[in-house]
Amino acid sequence: MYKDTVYSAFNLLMHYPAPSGAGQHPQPQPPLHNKASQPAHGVPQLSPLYEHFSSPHPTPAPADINQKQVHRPLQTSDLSGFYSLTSGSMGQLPHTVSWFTHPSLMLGSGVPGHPAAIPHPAIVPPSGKQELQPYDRSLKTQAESKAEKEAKKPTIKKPLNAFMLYMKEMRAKVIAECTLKESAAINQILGRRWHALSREEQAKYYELARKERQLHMQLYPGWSARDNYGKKKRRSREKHQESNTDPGSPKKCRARFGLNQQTDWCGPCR
DNA sequence: TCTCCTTTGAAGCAA
DNA sequence: TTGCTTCAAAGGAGA
Repeated sequence: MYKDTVYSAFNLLMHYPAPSGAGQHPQPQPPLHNKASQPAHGVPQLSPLYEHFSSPHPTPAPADINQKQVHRPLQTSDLSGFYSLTSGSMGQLPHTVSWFTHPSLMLGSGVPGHPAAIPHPAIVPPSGKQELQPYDRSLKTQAESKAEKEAKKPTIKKPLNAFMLYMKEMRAKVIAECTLKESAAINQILGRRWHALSREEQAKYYELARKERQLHMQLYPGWSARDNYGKKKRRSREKHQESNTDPGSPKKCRARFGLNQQTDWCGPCR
């Protein structure tokens, strides 16, 4: 049942029509600084990715899929070939990108009604780690148990946006180049590199992100971003107010000074 | 062990 | 409709 849903989602993505101007789905949102350079029709060019997806060769016939289902549990390797994007299909991307390297696109457990419980990295325990240890129910009240059960419910993560996909892709490269390990510093570099990308290059990631949202919607139809609201510990409001008076990042700074995204790094943040 | 940092984008929410 | 907030990833740093 779940696998059927997954396969349907995959098939949907494999055959999902390229954006066509009057699309029924939201188009990838190019960054503000790119809006001026949007083509008249407002839709990014069909990326090579689409050609890859629409290629008949990597697309398995549904019968094949079902056959695999019968004989053994689905494995990543069954499908990764179909979604592995070579540097050729991703233009300038330096190395192979597999959709299945991204958790939200991996098959997994935690889907109601799925008996086989194929691990799905998009679904994680609230702690972010696998919790296998049972707890002593006899010591808990019913209310506590219920609350605990609720708290232990696996969390379905948000689908990654274009920039997050880009970060996942490029992080290792930046780490190697800059011998940095601190994510905050790496992300700053990645943010600047993101702005330096051409519109076409960014469009690939917007397209990937759009597909990811589509797949996420197929896999978790009832899911909403509000489900995860408040699950992370929030920063204190004072912290936020403090950061508002001290723009420490281009985004905050741009927001504060009302700058266009194209302005990139403003004076105070440089 | 937990939270912050840091980025952009999507989505939620209050006014 | 607008503007603010939260959460996605990542891993080191500090409390």
